[in-house]
Amino acid sequence: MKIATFNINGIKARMNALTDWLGEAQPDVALLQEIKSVDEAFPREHFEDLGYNVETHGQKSFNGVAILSKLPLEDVTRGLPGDDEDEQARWIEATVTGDTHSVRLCGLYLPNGNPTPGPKYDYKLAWMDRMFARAQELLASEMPAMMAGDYNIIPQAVDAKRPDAWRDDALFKLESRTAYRRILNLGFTEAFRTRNPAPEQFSFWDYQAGAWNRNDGIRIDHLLLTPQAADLLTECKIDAEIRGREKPSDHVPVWVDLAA
DNA sequence: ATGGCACTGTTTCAGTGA
Repeated sequence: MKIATFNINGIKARMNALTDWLGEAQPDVALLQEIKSVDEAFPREHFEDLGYNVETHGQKSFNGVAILSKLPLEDVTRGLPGDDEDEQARWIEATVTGDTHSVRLCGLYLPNGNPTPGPKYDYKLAWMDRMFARAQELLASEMPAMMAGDYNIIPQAVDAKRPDAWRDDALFKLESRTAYRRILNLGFTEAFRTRNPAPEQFSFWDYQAGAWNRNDGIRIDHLLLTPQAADLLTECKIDAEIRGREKPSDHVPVWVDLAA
């Protein structure tokens, strides 16, 4: 079962790039972030025609997450629990069932948090506290589960071309990385690093300053697996090449294959 | 990070992102 995460930076602007990639990569499930669309405006029929079931959790202009799945999507929930006042669309869950296992999938768009300090950074850290609580529940369920998406977290210096440039940024500040590590340390497996120890492997390159051409990137899109899901992990890769195409997102897909 | 870009909105620049 091939499951990908992809921050598309706007569904309207990414129709061609996303459609091309789906055709080539043939993921069973694609967790999308930054659809920047309300649910009613999401071009669901286009993806249904490609054989995908579509579930969205959108909002106007910003944020927004979605799941495309060739397998049926069951028990869909929207929103990260823990704050009824939170209007930002950043979390969606569903269960998919393969030949041998059911897997709970959480698609997430973790807040950027800049500038620091300030209310946006406070929101990021508070959001991560709520995510910690949901992560505990997933582990307690003892089922194969995954939290995947744009974490807006550079876990370690090796995950940036120029870590010094990010020292005081909300993506790399010690407080951010500590909050991420606290979730990981509950017992999750970060799929990419488990299988790819080499440096200079990134999932985001800024549109500015020729970042892609200089491989001046950061690795901020992650897939965290519960132990039961980690036992099924057979592969994890970054589809970096599509960053060099026409009208790309600034992120690229990261995917896992699970023997599920 | 000196700075360079891109997306949405009902636009003609501002807010946001990373």
